[in-house]
Amino acid sequence: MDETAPQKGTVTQRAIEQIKAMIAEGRLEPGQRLPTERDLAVQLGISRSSMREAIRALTVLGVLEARHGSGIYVTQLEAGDLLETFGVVADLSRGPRLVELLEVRRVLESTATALAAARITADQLAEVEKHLTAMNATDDPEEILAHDLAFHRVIAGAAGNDTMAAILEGLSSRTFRARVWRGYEEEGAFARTRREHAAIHRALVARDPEAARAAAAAHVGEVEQWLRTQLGGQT
Amino acid sequence: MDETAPQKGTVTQRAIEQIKAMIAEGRLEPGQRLPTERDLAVQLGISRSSMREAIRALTVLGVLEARHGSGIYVTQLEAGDLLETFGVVADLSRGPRLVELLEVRRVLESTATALAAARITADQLAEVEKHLTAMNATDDPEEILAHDLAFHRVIAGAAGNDTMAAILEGLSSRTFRARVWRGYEEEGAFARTRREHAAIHRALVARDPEAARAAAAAHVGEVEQWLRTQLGGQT
DNA sequence: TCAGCAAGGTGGTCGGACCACTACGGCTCA
DNA sequence: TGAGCCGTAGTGGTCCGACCACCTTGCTGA
Repeated sequence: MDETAPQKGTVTQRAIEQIKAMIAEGRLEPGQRLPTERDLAVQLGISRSSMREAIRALTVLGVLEARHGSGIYVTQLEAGDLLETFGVVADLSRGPRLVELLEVRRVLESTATALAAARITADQLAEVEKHLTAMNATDDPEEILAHDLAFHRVIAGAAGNDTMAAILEGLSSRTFRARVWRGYEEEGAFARTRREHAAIHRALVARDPEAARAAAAAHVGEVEQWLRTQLGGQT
Repeated sequence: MDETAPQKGTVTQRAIEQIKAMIAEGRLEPGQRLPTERDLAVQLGISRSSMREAIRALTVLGVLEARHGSGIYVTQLEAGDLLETFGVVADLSRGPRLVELLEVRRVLESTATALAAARITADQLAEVEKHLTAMNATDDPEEILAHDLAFHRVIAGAAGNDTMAAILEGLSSRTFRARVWRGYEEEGAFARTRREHAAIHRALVARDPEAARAAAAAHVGEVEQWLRTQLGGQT
């Protein structure tokens, strides 16, 4: 009947688009289980191998989730699911693009911090303080980094924009931060970092969005500028 | 020798990580050609099927590129390559997350427009004008949308941050814009949109970053607010 | 000299087989 | 009667081998 498929692109690519379309059109709900690989392959008229490649593709994109022995399910399609791949960008970027990524982070982080200043709850604020004190109480770089990440994660979460938080999560992925900070902190930037974190915290307590925005921008900007000089050596 | 692999996770997942690591460590340069699927499978000690799934995964992530009959190549690993998946997020998002995405776009677009005001060249400015006039010269929604997209694309490109431009590209993907704007423009928002675009253009000509920032933020904010009311019906 | 052709190599697809794991039901035993 | 064990059917995960579609290369022949 409708077998006039013009056969554009590869079979697998077509299967990817079809499943994606099914989800976009609402024919597949978040959390819903899909037919088996074998059935899906028959339905779309392709081999199981090709269907598996399509499923793999949608799996790495965070759209599908395959559970061994159970079945294939649509994820909740939340920001975290779909933006997990963002970390790959950060991990594979080098040189000038690291600066660009930090610039993006500066813009988003400052906005998120400003939003958080207006919206953060007492509980969230307490958690921010917990990580702040824990960060200042140790000299282990690993531990500092972990609390540093958590510090910003809580703030991003308090901003109330899950999508923004998920992007920031990717821009702060462990390997990314570790690569950049390795050199930065070696220059004795610990003290400066602590001051900056304290300033961010003060602005949150004061519920002052503009101060929070400025503090966060300065915080990321410091690293950004340092990295800029590391790369170019220009003025 | 080192065959003590603890066999964590699936075979395919391991292969993905290994190839990714090879690129991150610089053992594979951008543009370089990889061994054949068959050879790679042998090297990593897995079947060709599993290797193909791994390659497919890295292909959708924009890390690898398979050319039929020629071979598998590492992409240039530029922002555009790696952030292409960002469009998927926009296409599969609904309801509240659409607002979140527009909020992110508002923040980035306003920043990019401000940067562009300071850096845009005469040629780029001419192109902006071209799309602006073309946009105002037609009533075909399709054509308007196309020039609208191009308008912002040129500006984002002039900002000098390819990463930011690539993210904005994803946040403005054709299907995304089409979905949101379908309703928005039906309410006779064409005139308003034209005024806003004109304001952005004026700020660029005046090379006034703050005005450009404000104009861009207002432009996206309009759509954002409209969408907010469409969803919640709240005040 | 160069256009055209032929062969080899490469990714793309297919089908089938088997393995590893999960979920579910019936069975056993207290 | 109830809980726990266990087997089995079904699912995704892996492997193999074959063939197809396409590109590249180099040779052929005018």
